[in-house]
Amino acid sequence: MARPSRTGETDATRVRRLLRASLIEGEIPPGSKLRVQALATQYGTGASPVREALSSLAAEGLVERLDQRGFRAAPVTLGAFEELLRARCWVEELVLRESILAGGQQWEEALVVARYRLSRTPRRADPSSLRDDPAWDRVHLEFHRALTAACPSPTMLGFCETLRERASRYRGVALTVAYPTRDVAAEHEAIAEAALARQVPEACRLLVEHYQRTAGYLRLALEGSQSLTGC
Amino acid sequence: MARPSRTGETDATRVRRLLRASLIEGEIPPGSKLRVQALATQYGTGASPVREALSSLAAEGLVERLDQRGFRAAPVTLGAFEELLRARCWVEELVLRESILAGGQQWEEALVVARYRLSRTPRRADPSSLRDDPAWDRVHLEFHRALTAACPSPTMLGFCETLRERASRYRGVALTVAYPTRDVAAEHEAIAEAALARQVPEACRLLVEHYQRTAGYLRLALEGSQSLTGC
DNA sequence: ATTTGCAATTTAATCGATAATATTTCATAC
DNA sequence: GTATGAAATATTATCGATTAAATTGCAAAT
Repeated sequence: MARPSRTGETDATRVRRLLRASLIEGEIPPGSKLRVQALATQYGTGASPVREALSSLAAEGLVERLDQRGFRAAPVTLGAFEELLRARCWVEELVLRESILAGGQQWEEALVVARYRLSRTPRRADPSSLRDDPAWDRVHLEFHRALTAACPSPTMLGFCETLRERASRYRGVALTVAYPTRDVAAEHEAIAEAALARQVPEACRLLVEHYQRTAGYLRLALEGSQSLTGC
Repeated sequence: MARPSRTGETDATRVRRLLRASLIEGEIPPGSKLRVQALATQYGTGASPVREALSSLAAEGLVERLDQRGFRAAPVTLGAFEELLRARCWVEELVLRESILAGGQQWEEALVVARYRLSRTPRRADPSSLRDDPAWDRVHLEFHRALTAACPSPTMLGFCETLRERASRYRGVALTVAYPTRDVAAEHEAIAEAALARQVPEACRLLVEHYQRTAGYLRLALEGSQSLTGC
């Protein structure tokens, strides 16, 4: 039965999209088992679309497939996190460089807008919450995308996006500690400033430091919480 | 019916593996339609495993999914080729650098072996053939892997592998012209020499030139053959 | 000759059922 | 109390059939 959602989107594609978001956002914790029947019921469809979605997410690395034993959300480990961070710094540095070199007026203006929006959005709606406001998450993501958007290689930008998604799965795990005081807004400002001034080495240095600082806190939280095995 | 291949490999996984090889090798030409029923018959299984395999290859970029219109082998275009080449040069340069910096004795020795094997394998068994000998393809692949193997980032190495696979899909399209005389063996020798001598800039320069030279011929062939649309 | 409309055919997407496998439960022995 | 193993249960992987959509073929009209 090709039961169309009227939008042309198939069940498999829809489930893939929703599952993907749940995994990236951390709503589905790393390492947890993904039972086909349960997901089918949850998303109001059958086993086939769910299996297609899971297969596709497995190819992407968000899900692990164990032949004959089903699927589970890809587990996270401290080692994988360190490795991911290193790869991210290398790639983001490269992509930022090429973006600055290739960026024209359109890129500059989009970056200015993204920076402005980020500066105007409070990080936490409720200051007592440990979790960032979804609206801030969005503009923050858009800011980082705007920085590298002019890199003339969709392949590299796609790889960046993949790494970003993988990294975001670690955030939920690390919610156990309050982050030390740190002026993230000023870091973003400085990066944007250097990028707009076309100061390649300075911008790259600041960006990498920005990532490593964030990662440093995350690392502490991960080590403390011991919630990394996902088992 | 969980009909196991006794090896623990599921039908979906097996079909994925075989399809993947066919796509990379160029046996299935880019752009061609992939009909689920036909593939199911060909691989002696049902629609579900085939759809899972296709979904997973779509996530990887080897297959394109058009909702409600099935799957097709990802098409190739001259523009995508140029872009791929650029991304490849950037990433391979980075990975080679880190490999040289991190490589120990084991890496050196494996590289020496790979270089030796490549030097002893004739590129074409039958000199009249335009196609490279599969045995040469293998040792050539292993040589390039050995160069970068010591890079301490599985993520980056995996990305290299993905780009390599995408690139190899272009070779089959470009079989219409004979390559001009060129001493590929000497190029490989020089790269290995520089890498073993830990001359990072020199090795990277030679590797990138190696890719761009190969790509140059491929580009000519692609422009000439006009077989790029895949339609 | 090209375009338009409609029926026939093909193909895609999904469901429900089923067989094989993995996992859990629980009684029994040590 | 823990270990063992067999039955009970749950889950995975797959098939065959079914429905909806896309494509094709073909005739009539412009």
